[in-house]
Amino acid sequence: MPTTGTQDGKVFAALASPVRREVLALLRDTGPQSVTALAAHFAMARPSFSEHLRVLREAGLVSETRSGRQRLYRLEAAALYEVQEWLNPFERYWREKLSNLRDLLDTLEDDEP
Amino acid sequence: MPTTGTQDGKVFAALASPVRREVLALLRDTGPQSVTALAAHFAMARPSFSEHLRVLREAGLVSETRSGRQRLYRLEAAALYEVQEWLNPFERYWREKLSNLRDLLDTLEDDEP
DNA sequence: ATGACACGTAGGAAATTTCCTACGTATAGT
DNA sequence: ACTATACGTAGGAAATTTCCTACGTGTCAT
Repeated sequence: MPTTGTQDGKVFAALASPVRREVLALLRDTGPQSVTALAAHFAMARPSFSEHLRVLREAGLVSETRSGRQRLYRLEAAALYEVQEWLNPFERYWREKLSNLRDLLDTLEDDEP
Repeated sequence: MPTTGTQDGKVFAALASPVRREVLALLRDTGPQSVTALAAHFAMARPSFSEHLRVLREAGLVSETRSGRQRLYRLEAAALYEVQEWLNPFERYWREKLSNLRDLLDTLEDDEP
């Protein structure tokens, strides 16, 4: 059952860039934004920034709606579900690891002053 | 509080490649494996595959232990916790989206034959 | 010691990504 | 109509990634 977006791993590729991850966080925290408003957070020529938006768009992570002469970008969080789904089967393994660590810390607390 | 691994976004960059995501899934499902055993799943020269392992290693996603003339690679799932942490603040947004979709489907079920 | 096996490293070609400076298009305001 | 604003596209340089073919190192088996 396809979640909605592009079935391949474009989402993972899109998340590889710190800039693009930050854009998603901005859209999450402040709602839909124009390109100029978003670009203001990054030291980068605007066309370069537009390219990042294109990658996010093609991954289904954002959508654009035109409003007058500006385009509002909106977070499409559903596309992130692909990542969560991929991550899920790993959860029990890092949980083991973390609880092992906690046990170790508890042991140290008890044995050493 | 650093989780353990490399603080920057190397984990995200490592996950950008389908090959590397598959390696992690293999290690998760079948336990620690030698390089040759892992490489058998991919149509790629072995040195190329070694490079992928290096990226995973430097991201803290796998560890290697030498055993005789082979090296066993092991999943270090704790490094994936960085991804889960990044993902968490987005969860409520895709949940909204998915439940909106469910509401819509329910509505259609009720109204249309 | 000698040969086979399991790997990594070196060096490089080809593709991709990331960034830039023009330049083009569409809308808004005068 | 004319200008300014908001963006994208074109084309290209530089860096990075991805893959290759040698080749080197350490380990095991004889």
